[in-house]
Amino acid sequence: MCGRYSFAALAEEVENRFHIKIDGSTWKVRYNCAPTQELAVITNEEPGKISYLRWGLIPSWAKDAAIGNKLINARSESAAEKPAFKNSISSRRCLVLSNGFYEWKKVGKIKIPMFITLKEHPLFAMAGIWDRWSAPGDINIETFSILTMKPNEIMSTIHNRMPVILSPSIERKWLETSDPEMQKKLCISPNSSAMQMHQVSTLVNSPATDHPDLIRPVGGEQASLF
DNA sequence: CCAGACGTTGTT
DNA sequence: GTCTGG
DNA sequence: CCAGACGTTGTT
DNA sequence: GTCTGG
Repeated sequence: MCGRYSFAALAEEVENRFHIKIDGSTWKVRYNCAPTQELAVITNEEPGKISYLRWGLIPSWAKDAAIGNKLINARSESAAEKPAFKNSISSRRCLVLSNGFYEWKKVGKIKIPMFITLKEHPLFAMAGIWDRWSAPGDINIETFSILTMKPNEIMSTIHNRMPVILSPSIERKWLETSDPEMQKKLCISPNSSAMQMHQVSTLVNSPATDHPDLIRPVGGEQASLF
């Protein structure tokens, strides 16, 4: 699964990497992107810029926004058939921008946060879908969900799902294709050999923290010295 | 027909 | 235990 | 994902 | 909105 990630980069790097224009005055580096927050994505509707959408998809027909708390992920294998996701995947897709994501590895009763990155790509995009919900009072809320898939070998050592990470060459296609078969073909896992992970501090557990230290490697043994 | 759900993950 | 909020 | 709350009435 | 269950 993917329930927390980082998007730490310079605005200029993001502009060059994703071929977009950024208003630098609003740029924020983020190390602890969490559900319900407004986070940076590129939508099919406005692919030339960053849009800030709330993480946790609220379907357009929802009566209660609370459903969004549960819909932070969508299974890539079945999203096209699910009432909550089918409209979104067919007409509203997005790129969820990241430099790495967190997964908690269970060891007995304790959970150890790990940070996963791509060796060759300091920045990448996860496959996302989004929707627009009219809140009472004529306010539109735009929300998104991150697609998941079966883990590759390295990810299976800590979890039984992983986010869909798009290779740079198919990012544009993900935004453009409404064909379900094509979409499934785009959801390919990067090779284990292209990924790396390391243990990080449990400071990341609290969504209120946001600091470069969150993605810094820590040693399991070292931590216990203090 | 109407009512009610609509989801994922992980754990058992 | 389960839901909400970040 | 994890952390933190989980309730009501009436009064300030 | 659309599907499932009764």
